[in-house]
Amino acid sequence: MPRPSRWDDVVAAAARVFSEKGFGGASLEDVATEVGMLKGSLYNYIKSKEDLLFAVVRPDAEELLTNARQLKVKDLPASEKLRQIVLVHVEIIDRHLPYVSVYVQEIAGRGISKEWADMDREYMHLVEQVFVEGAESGAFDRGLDAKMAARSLIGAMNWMTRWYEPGDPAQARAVAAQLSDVFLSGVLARRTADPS
Amino acid sequence: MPRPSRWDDVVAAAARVFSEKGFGGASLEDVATEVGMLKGSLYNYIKSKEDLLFAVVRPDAEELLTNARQLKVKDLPASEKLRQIVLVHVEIIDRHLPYVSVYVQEIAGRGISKEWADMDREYMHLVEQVFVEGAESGAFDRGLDAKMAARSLIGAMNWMTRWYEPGDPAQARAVAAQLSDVFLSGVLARRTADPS
Amino acid sequence: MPRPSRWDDVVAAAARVFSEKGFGGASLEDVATEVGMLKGSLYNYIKSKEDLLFAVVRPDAEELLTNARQLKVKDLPASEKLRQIVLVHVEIIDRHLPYVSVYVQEIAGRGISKEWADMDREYMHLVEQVFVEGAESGAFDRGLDAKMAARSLIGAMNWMTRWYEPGDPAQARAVAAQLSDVFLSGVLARRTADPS
Amino acid sequence: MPRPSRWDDVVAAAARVFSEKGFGGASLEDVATEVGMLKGSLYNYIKSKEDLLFAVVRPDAEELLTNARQLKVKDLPASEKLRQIVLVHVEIIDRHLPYVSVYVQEIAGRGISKEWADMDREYMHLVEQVFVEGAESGAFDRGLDAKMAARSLIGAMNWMTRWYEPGDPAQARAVAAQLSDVFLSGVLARRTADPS
DNA sequence: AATGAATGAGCCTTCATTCAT
DNA sequence: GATGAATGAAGGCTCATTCAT
Repeated sequence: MPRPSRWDDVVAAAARVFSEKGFGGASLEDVATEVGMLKGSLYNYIKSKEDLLFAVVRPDAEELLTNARQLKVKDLPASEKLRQIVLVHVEIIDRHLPYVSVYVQEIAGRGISKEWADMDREYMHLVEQVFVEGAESGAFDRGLDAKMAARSLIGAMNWMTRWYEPGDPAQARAVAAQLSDVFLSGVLARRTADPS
Repeated sequence: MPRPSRWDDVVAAAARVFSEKGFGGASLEDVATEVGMLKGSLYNYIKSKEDLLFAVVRPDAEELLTNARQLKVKDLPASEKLRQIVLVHVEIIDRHLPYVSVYVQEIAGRGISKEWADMDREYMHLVEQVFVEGAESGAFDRGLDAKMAARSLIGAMNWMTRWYEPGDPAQARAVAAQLSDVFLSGVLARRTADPS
Repeated sequence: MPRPSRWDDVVAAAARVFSEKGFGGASLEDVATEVGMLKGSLYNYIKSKEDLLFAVVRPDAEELLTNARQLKVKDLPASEKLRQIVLVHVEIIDRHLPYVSVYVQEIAGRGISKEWADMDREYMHLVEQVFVEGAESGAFDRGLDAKMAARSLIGAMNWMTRWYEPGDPAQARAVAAQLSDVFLSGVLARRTADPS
Repeated sequence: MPRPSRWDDVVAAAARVFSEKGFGGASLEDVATEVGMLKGSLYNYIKSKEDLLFAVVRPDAEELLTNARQLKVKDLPASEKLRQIVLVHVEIIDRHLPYVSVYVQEIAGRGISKEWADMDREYMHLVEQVFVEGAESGAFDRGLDAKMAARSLIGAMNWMTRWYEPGDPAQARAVAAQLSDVFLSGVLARRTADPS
């Protein structure tokens, strides 16, 4: 991974352009124009267009995965782990929307390459494990299909790349809280007032 | 034997090819090969590549919308409306995965054109209204953010295009039921065992 | 191998352009201009630039080889076989100079691919065998290094692509005769008439 | 330790790279990598890629020419002059194969520039003169086409760049001797023992 | 002398689209 | 309706060359 002066500019420009036009729909000329250089000059930084895609997408993907791995070994109730995962996922979307959009649109759930399929799978599995833990501990519903729940949660979060307007960390936290609430408690009214 | 026009073949082939390679990544030659004709011949059926995209995507989009519209005026509890919407959405995915994949990947939540943005918005709104109704009737949680809930549900369902293996209507119904359960009741264990 | 209407034009143009500018130095635009179409249109005939190179070069290479193979099994004195090989080789150069130039410049003696290396080797071997036969039959010098002789003869003939001006079959036959004479008898004056 | 300029390294690297990939097929980056510097740095030594080509090729071309010029004015029988020319030519190929390969492939017999065409022509002419002298002195066959003979000899020698494996001076001398023998005496068995 | 970066031009190839047959 | 051929416009990538540091 080269570290020349304008490397970050290049990747940031690529994230913006790819997320707006799609990887296939964007030309390297678009990216170069966004950075302020000619398309040929990009090749001082990358070896291929695909390289650039991965460079855009890798750091956040790794952060997400690292966070989920660390959470796994912590001693927390499943519901709390779930809230944490959602919080970090949503915060990354808030801070790095274009990067994550590209990941979601171009890589997640596609069979791009073994490496990325493995990352995908591992993240899915870590989320799934949270549901499994919850079910086994009795905190979550016994009949829960953990894999389905994980897929649904990830889908709901990734779908944010289609509607979320980033830039407000407070709102990100609010969204994360609501999402967690829905997945934990559902939308039905609590029978809180049930007898005592 | 009347040789019917091969319009349906063309659209089906396009759905398969677009869902596999993406709209941008697929060439009309790919589509033509899949139907068994030459790319020039496609222009006996379509006026442009984009035409073909819309042709692939429109019927299911309209079915989804029609269903949601009809449901809106029915006299059913919100939870039941929600179950119905999920069921139809999932069944369409089961029956027409390639078509829906193309819609989700290329059109949903993108600003392709006013027409499609309107359809998107209307469907979203109809789903949102179910949550609003539920909250107003007291069946759903008062503090619920209906828009967020609708977006999450749609995201979770559309994400199925990345993992669902179609062809089994029974499994489709099961998935729909589980999804509805999670969104209605959450994953937390019910305090069913409360006395009496 | 496609056979559309202008296939031969395309290959002939490529032969001219490649032989003039070299394969690497020639652009497909050059070739297209020579045929009178746009460079993109060439791809209705070929799959890649290299394809075109092989198409240019294959027919004559095969003719040369076929001729040498047929000669091998004929019952002729070695000196006559040698004259025949030279004659055919020189005639092909006379009739198809640009094609042969491309072969000599870009393919002969280079390790382009196994297929071509094999053709090269076989032709060399067939020529070498003529010298071996001659030496074994006593017609040629016993101490002759057949491989060196074959290489030298082929080199001398192929070098014609750098100087020969084609279009005169009679001159081609004359050149072939002289070449054969030199290789058979050398340039030294015969001591034939020496008695007296 | 004085660090001498790396001019020679640069030229040697260029010779290797050009002879392997061809002048057109080789990039200056290839050359730079072979020397161990970056392509921009090459411009501390050369003014253009073509410059480098000429630098690679000139010394040996001049040596060949100088040798042929000196030989011309010596008082030697034509057959001896021919042996000398062949010997020097082959020895240079043995010692400097990559350089000569580049010359043969890219320059000899092409109309690169007047300067090089003149060198070509002069060398050819000097070789031709040897055959003329031989014919006039009666040592060589009267009917000999001196130009054809010279072209054939040069072709045979230059063709060595396609097959010769350098590094063994003794073998170089052997090859030179055989080549001279073939051109002088041909391959036909001598009727030396024919008396009676 | 060397480097890293940028330039600008060109090249192979792809592709949506058109059209005569 | 279908085909083969052509078009024109990009697009990804390479590369000789320049230049400030």
